[in-house]
Amino acid sequence: MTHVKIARDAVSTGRYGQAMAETETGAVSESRTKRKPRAANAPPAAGSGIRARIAAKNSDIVYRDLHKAIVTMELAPGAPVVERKLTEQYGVSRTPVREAVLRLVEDGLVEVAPKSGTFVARIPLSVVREALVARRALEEVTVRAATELSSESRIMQMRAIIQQQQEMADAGDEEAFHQADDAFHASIAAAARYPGIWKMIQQVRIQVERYRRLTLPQTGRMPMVVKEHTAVLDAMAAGDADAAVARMNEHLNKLQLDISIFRDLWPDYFTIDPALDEKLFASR
Amino acid sequence: MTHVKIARDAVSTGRYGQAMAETETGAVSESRTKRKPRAANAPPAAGSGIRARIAAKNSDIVYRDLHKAIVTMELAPGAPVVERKLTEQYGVSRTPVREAVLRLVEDGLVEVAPKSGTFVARIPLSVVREALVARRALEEVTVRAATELSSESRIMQMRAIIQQQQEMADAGDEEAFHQADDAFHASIAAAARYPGIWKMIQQVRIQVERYRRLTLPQTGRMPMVVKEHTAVLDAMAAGDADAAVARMNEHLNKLQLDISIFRDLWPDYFTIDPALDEKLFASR
DNA sequence: GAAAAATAACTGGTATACAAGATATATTAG
DNA sequence: CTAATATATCTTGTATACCAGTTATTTTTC
Repeated sequence: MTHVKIARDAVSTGRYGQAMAETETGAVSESRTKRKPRAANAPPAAGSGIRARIAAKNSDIVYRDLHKAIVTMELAPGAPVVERKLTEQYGVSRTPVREAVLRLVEDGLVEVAPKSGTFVARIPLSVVREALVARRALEEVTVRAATELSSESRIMQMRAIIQQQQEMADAGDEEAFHQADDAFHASIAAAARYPGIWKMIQQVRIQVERYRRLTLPQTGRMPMVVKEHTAVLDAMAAGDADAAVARMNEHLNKLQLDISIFRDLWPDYFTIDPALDEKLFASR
Repeated sequence: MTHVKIARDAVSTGRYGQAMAETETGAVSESRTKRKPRAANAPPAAGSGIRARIAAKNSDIVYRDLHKAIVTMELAPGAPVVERKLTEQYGVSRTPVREAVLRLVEDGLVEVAPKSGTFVARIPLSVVREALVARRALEEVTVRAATELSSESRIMQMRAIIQQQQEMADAGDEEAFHQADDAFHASIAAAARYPGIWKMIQQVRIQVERYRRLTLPQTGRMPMVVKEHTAVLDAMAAGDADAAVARMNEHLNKLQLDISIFRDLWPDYFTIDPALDEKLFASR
């Protein structure tokens, strides 16, 4: 977690204009011009699907930063997340900090105990198990659609990604390797034209990511990953959707859930599977 | 949307105790007892996976209410969602209202135009299309696992649900019918012991739900649904996972995306597919 | 009259103050 | 010394006020 204060104008925390007090305290409203209130806002036009991402809100910055810190295990599971401290670190007020924390709650990355404290969520092994299943299911339909839709240029682009990944593996750059891995799967999703499903895959990956960070460094299987990716791509290039799906499944199945990690390594980072409560399946 | 003000104690909006002003204004801090600050909070114990849902926060109430209103099309796509108005309707301040709105943004149900306005999100047909694919993929793995794990009692329970659904169909109670439909799929997820995947399925359903609400009333296919559910359950009871998956797919494929709705019926409720931007597949 | 500039009144984003519950520490009782 | 009680001080939840844009309307200009 970087201690970078969010840059703002110098007088951001200064006193606001107190000179203009006593304006519109109700009694003076008589002398106001009687302009009609503007009509109801016209909603954005039907075609304007493009959301202007001009200004990154402060809460976005805090969110992204915290998100990264948690996923990279820089903030360990169980670590306290105190709003006031973040307020100081980022130089913003509690409001944007709180928004960021609430989004992380939605992501399942932090848990709040009302009036008590907020903590980085531990990793429920059951969630990891389900996430692996869900990801396999989603990547399956994605790679199938991608095989049918991918152009020659797309295939070439993916070959380049794999090549880069090979180079990163040779260089032993774990972080860059993982980034290229991400790019490969993203490229498949792009070929399939499934931006929404890709978003879901990413969301699911996050649940596994922290588990992976703890387990993968032990087993240097980077070269294997490159081979598996190549197998997937070859099947795609050959237009064999079934084979591509099979190769992808083989690839994803390498990430197996090893329960022993719970009792052997970092028991404090995980939670055992909670009792399967029927209430979990209730509707909203 | 119900205009129910959130019940609180009578003096909720009254002035808070002003009598105790001038306490700890900094100068008096000298006379305070010099107790050491308490140590860092101990995070909840590893086994305490049970989150106490004792107090439903005000923001939760607003969120649930708005969520329902949007999904049921009571609040039409494009309708303005003004924080200040909600403040009055629910009798709470902007803070919890804002939290609720932000959660809805996360769900993709509302969109905010900074400093301009917040609106119920239109339904991108591309999202509906993807949601159908994703749901099929997730329900597939779920029904497969459920077939292998379901007990006799579970099967009986599901038969009861189908029976109830039949009765609701006969009575023509659309709402109750849909609720039973939900219960059927939830029961499958419970049998599969996939609470997380079930959550994902629900999330994906929401994206289709508004579309469904507009199209289903025209086609009275309630009896068909009951038949399809029965076919799925029969396969499950026979322990034939492949057949169960096939029946489920046939069932879900009935919900087809009809583009004509866009140009014919409520063009203002939908948005055409946005240009597939490669940026959509970027990592965080 | 039509086009351009000014402006009032809306919007969401942020900062801050207070309320209310939870918890570790200090105090007291035995 | 141990156990029960008290309390200071932490925490998040909520209310409110101000900041900073956006937009419909009015006013001005030609």
